[in-house]
Amino acid sequence: MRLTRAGQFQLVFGANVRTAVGPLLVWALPNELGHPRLGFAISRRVGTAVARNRIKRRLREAFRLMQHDLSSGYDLVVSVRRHEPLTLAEYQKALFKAVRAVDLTWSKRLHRPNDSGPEIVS
RNA sequence: UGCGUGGACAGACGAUCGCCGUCGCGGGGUAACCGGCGGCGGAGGAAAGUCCGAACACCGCAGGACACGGUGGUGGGUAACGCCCACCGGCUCUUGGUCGCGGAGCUAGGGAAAGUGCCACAGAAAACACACCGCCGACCCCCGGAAGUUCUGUGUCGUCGUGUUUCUCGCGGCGCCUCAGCUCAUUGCGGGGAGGUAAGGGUGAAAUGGUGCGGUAAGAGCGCACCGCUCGGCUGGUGACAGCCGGGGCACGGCAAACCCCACCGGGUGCAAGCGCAAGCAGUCCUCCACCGGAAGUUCGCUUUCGGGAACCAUGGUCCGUGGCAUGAGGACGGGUAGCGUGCUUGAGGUCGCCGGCAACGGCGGCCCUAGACGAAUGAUCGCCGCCCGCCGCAGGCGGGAACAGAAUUCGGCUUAUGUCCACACACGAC
RNA sequence: UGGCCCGUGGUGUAAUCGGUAACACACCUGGUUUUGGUCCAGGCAUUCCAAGUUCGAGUCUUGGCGGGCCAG
Repeated sequence: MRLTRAGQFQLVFGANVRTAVGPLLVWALPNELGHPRLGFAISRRVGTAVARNRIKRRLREAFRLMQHDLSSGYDLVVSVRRHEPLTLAEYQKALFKAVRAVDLTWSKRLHRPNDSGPEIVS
């Protein structure tokens, strides 16, 4: 599932929960769909169109292979620093570590009643 | 092998899991819609750079002049082009050398007697052709002045005559020579001037046509031959231009990718153009019917309407021209939305055959349909085969590698990046 | 998608109309000083790259590369 609307991106960025793993920079926001959604924010500074497409495809493949293993529904936005494209397995490891990190952050946040946090979108 | 030209491909096949589009099937729901199965299609030769040209769309039809920008041999191709083809001119190369009407390569290649500007350093001089050095100084003027000429004198010698018988010696005439003086000069010579020259002057990227012979005081197209230049004519060619004939001794340095002149071309903005639907919001301020004429009404203040029209506004440089002038137009500020459809892929389209053309390309006929995404799809894994590299216990095995690069309205080019393969050409004549 | 601008030593800037690439700081070498600093002398450029025009290019023309900015 893809994030397609500017508003959805703005909500994820607005939640301001992010983590950096290797060359990846991942924002996350829980949703109530029961499955995760993915979006990319990869600027032209990362490389040529070929390099950007290669990175996006490998990340998308990594997401596809492990989307059912990810704990609950999150809207993810993945940004990337300039780097040589890694292998699929490396991206899978990095993405998994990033999702576990943001999951930890969100569970902490939601269990504190004072910190209401941003409302969850459906 | 190298260089050049032209062309082809962009690993192949299968399985599984996905993504985008489209078609079909059936399911749930009143509907909007939701999820499912199957078939088919899914990056490029450069999709890139955005350097040109167009299509298409809109902008108060786009007409003229100027400005601005672009192009620049000729002919053709094309929808068009700054692109392509052929040809012309120029330059370079062509086995050791020279030449050639042959071959190969390069060529932004209109105009320098329309005007302006620049040409550093060096060099006498850098654009008007003179000045300078040098050469000459024939003809003309001035100065010096030898040989020479005339005359006179002197001396020696020779010869003739004569005095003395002869020698010697003396006297006179003539000839030649020496020296001196004078005269005549200037034709040799030297110096100077007036003047004649542009042959020469180490430089420079470039120096007032080149080479040779004659000629001259020295020289010079001063004369001649050949080459070059230029003017005119004829012939060939659609043309750029070429060839031939004749005239002119020759006036014309280079740079226009310096300003410029000439010819031709160019309205502007760009698919986020534009059209439609849905949703949503909030409006405020400023400027503009001077004036003239006709008609109607009139409470005689004026109002309405028709036509013209200054200023103003628009026509995104300026002027003219054109258009607009009140339920309207233009401008400034503010508010809202950024969802969907369409444009959007059948097109100056590919491909095969025949015909026309040197070619670029065109005509006719048959066949084919070949991505349409929008926070933006075209992917991953495995097996096997093919290619390249390395290693090994070499009919094989193991490991690794496979370029440049990703559609965004669509075409035609150009340029740049880049892996592999194929075809053709790289030659000839004379001395 | 369209448009504009800029590339000169390590850094920041110059270079008139095309004629020897200049200045400051930094850095390096040597000297002065017991040493360091100061000071003195010297050095440090393929003008982003490649072609072209020209006798001659940082400057002019064309193509490329890199960087920055703007509009919807």
